[in-house]
Amino acid sequence: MQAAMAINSLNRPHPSLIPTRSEVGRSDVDTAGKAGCGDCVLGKLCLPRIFTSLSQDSVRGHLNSLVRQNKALLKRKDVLFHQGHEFDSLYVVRTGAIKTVMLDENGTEHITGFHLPGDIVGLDGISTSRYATTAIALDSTSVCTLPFAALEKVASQVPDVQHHVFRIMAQEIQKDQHMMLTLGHRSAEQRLAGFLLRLSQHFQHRHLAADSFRLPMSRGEIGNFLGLAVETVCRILTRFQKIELLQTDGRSVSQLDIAGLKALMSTPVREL
Amino acid sequence: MQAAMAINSLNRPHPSLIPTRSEVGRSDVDTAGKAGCGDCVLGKLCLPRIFTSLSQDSVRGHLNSLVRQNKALLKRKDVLFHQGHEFDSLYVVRTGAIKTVMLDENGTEHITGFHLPGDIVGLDGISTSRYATTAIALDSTSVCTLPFAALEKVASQVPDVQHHVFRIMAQEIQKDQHMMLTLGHRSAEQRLAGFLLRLSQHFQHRHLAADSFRLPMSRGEIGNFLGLAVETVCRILTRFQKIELLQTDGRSVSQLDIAGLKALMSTPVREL
DNA sequence: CCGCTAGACTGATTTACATCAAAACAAGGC
DNA sequence: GCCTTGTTTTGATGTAAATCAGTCTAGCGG
Repeated sequence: MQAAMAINSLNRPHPSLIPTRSEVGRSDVDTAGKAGCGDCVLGKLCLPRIFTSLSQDSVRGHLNSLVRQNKALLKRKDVLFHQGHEFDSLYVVRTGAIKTVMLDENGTEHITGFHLPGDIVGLDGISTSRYATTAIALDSTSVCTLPFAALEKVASQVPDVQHHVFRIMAQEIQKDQHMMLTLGHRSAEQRLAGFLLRLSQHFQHRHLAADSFRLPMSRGEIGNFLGLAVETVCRILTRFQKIELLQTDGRSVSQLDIAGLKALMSTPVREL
Repeated sequence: MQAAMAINSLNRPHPSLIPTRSEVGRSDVDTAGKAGCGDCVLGKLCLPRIFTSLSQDSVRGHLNSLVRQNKALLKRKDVLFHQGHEFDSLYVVRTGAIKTVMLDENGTEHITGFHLPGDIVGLDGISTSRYATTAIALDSTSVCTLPFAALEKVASQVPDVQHHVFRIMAQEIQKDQHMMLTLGHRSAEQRLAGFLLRLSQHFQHRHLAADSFRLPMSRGEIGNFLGLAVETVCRILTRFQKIELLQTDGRSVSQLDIAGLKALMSTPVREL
């Protein structure tokens, strides 16, 4: 609960106001986020927001209503969508944080990504029209829904939108390839350093402190995501504290030495 | 050279006929592949081919000419596109094989993918409009060029095409995420088993032998791709031979025990 | 034909992590 | 308040895979 507060100190409804339900229904109109995209704290950082700044009025109105209609509120551990369920929408994280988890053939859970405000979730569902992962809220989280069929329709009418969607998807490809590289070729220390730097960058990009923030996920989740044992994550974190690369207190990180971490990233690369 | 022959025993020009040049020029019209998509050996397995089966004649003609115009021929080690260079086209591998290599900040090479006939290369360039990788032919290889600007234009006119491009990109996302999972959570043996199975599947999908084929890449390249040392790849390969999971002779693999490899994949998963 | 290089393979040694085990702490329920 | 349950941390031990150090073979250029 306090975890949620620090992630983004945005003008968000107090936790106590958040309705409790375990899954977001598609039918019920959520009134929590009545404001249009224009008022959103994400500002320019959001995908739909870029749509609304487009020239053609018809499209703008269309999209604005498309996006506005349902803003879902999730509490910790709520599921946004399930692996294997029919794909119909993309979601933009507005506040909070979400993890996407893939259950493999053997029943093991693998975290494929953490998604912070401004990130888009659900892209993995487009190819098979079923979600390839389960999306779970790590904190109290609000998302905007982008029904994909409608998005496709608008995209086919407005080339700029189409182009933008292509770019969004290509960005995801690049991100995943970078992650492949990390997992295949970097040491535990470097993975963790890179992970922290990426988080830091994310916050900075949103005009939040880059050297001091709260981790929305547990050590175990970090380990799972980075292909490391929990113990390794802990040990490296304490090692980083000893070298003064950062300070931790539970899930909050402070005094992040960004330059130091970057140095760590560049020096000793595994030569395969 | 003989390596090229076995990869796909398709009706392809003899290696000696392949012109030698180190990079494919954009301006020179390549006459090597005059036939339209209709005659292509890839048949239904190719992306553009699906376009040409669309209903609208105007679009069909447009796309057919778009794709037909240049079919590039590459010889081993030729570069199709360079990391950092301006992105303008996607490529479909027609015959042969291509690897995509990413050079990281420290100057280390990381192979992000191997691409066999029917695969699409260049998607990583869309987001930044610069290629994120360098694509290098592993064998004598022919590709079809899909200028992206033109593709976008057609996509915005024909919803089916747009949808199809979305799916292609989403497929790449899924593939990469699966690879992340492999690199983060599976043992060396399992990585190699999975790698071989994927190759096998690819060949089977193209109506070629699933249990006997030629590897277009070296052990070193396999290791780099899978995040393993060359020595490990060799050792596991000989181990597999001892357990009768396969036979190798240089780059050719035979008597692949698909069921056995699959069993190996499912049993002992690392619990992180 | 012969040296030369690149790739494939094998063995010995080291090491970075995982695993196992257990304590300390925090948070929520009753 | 105490008890339960999950998370974080630390230490000891084991091991998979990297590294180091070669040999062997196949192509290739002279």
